[in-house]
Amino acid sequence: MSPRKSAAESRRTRDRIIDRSIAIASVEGLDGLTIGRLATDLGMSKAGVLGHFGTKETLQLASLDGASAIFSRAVWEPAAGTARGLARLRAVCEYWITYLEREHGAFPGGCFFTTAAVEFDARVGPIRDAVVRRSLLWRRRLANEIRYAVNAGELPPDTDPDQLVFELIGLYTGLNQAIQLFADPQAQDRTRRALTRLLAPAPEGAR
Amino acid sequence: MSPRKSAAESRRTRDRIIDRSIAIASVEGLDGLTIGRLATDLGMSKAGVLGHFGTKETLQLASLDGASAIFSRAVWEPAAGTARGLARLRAVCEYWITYLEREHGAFPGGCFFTTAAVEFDARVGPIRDAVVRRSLLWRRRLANEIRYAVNAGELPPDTDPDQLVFELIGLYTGLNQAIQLFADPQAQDRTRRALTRLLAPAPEGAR
DNA sequence: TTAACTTCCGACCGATCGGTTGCTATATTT
DNA sequence: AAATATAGCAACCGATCGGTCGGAAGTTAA
Repeated sequence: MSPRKSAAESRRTRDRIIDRSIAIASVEGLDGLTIGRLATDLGMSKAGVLGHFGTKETLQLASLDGASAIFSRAVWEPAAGTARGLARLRAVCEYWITYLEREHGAFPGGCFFTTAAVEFDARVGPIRDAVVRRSLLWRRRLANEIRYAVNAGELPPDTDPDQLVFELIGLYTGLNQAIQLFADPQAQDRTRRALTRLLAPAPEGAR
Repeated sequence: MSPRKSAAESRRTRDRIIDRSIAIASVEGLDGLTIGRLATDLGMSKAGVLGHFGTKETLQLASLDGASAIFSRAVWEPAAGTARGLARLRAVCEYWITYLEREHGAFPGGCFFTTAAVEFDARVGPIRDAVVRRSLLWRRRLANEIRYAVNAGELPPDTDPDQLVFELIGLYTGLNQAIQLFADPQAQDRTRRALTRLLAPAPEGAR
């Protein structure tokens, strides 16, 4: 009807597109996301949507970026104020649970990255690469925090950071499944129970 | 070209379709599976493929059934000969690792059910229902075996079977990701390390 | 006040989607 | 041998896919 086009307006439109794109993709997958559906949802034309990105793939990558920011804001940043080491690790894990919750969670269709990772884990291309990069970044952040906690004597000195990261990732993937597939109300508690074992403090007298 | 049509021949064709369908869906997802691609791969016409099932959804459900049989044959049946309880549980877990392996695993694109579960965990409909049913069945089987092991005194008496199932599912989802997304050669060992803790026998003197 | 640029739309493109129809060739039943 | 049933094909259906194009409306820079 009436094209609006100040620079600020344009950026707001772009953000609206990405927000909606993330919401759709968290349910239908990044591939199930279609330009037509997006345009209808936003009351725009397909050309208007695509004009901001040029290509569906670019839009998908931008959505990944956007989802990344949401994850960071929901899980990492709130814990940044907590003291480094085990305390921050525990805070991160608690925010991570909230982030995955069905009602108050960040995404309507469950963790965006779990969906994207499974969707693209057997394909090749830039999207898979981007997913891998993001995942590795997160794993590295976790491992760093764990290493710090070990060095501070808060976790047992024989802790293998990568092993712990491996088990944490699995735990939270399982939590996501329990919430999304079974709507299991106990899932959060089960996760916390597993965490108390995984993040058990080192016995007194270490270091 | 030349229609073949004995009853046995027809069933073999149906099986061929399902086999290929499973292979495709394990990579592209059950939704990414298309009749046209399937027909091309099999050297058939779309109508010839669809004639066996009537509907894409029916084909998807049949593929789920087929994948279920493969899983059972790869993970459950080989362990059926082992003594019930902890021994069988450990056997199942070992076969489960093999089943997920990149080279010798059952599916080219990683665990069919992990893919399907994540793909449909935020949707409604018969496919989601079928996935949920299969998953619950597997969880129940595992829980039963755990319960048996607890009653036999092989696992600590305070073991919560559902909690252990929860952690096992997470562990193997993580293993699938580590294999598919990162091709991590240590993933199997990490899984076994986690298992030795999760399936640690009860201390002597229990029961 | 222009001139250049940008946002967005409507219309359109070839390709592909799931699915239908009419038919032929073969198997099976009678 | 005749009648019936079925597997599979070619051709086609409307819908939708990602994407292109030219122009209209509006902003920004000169």
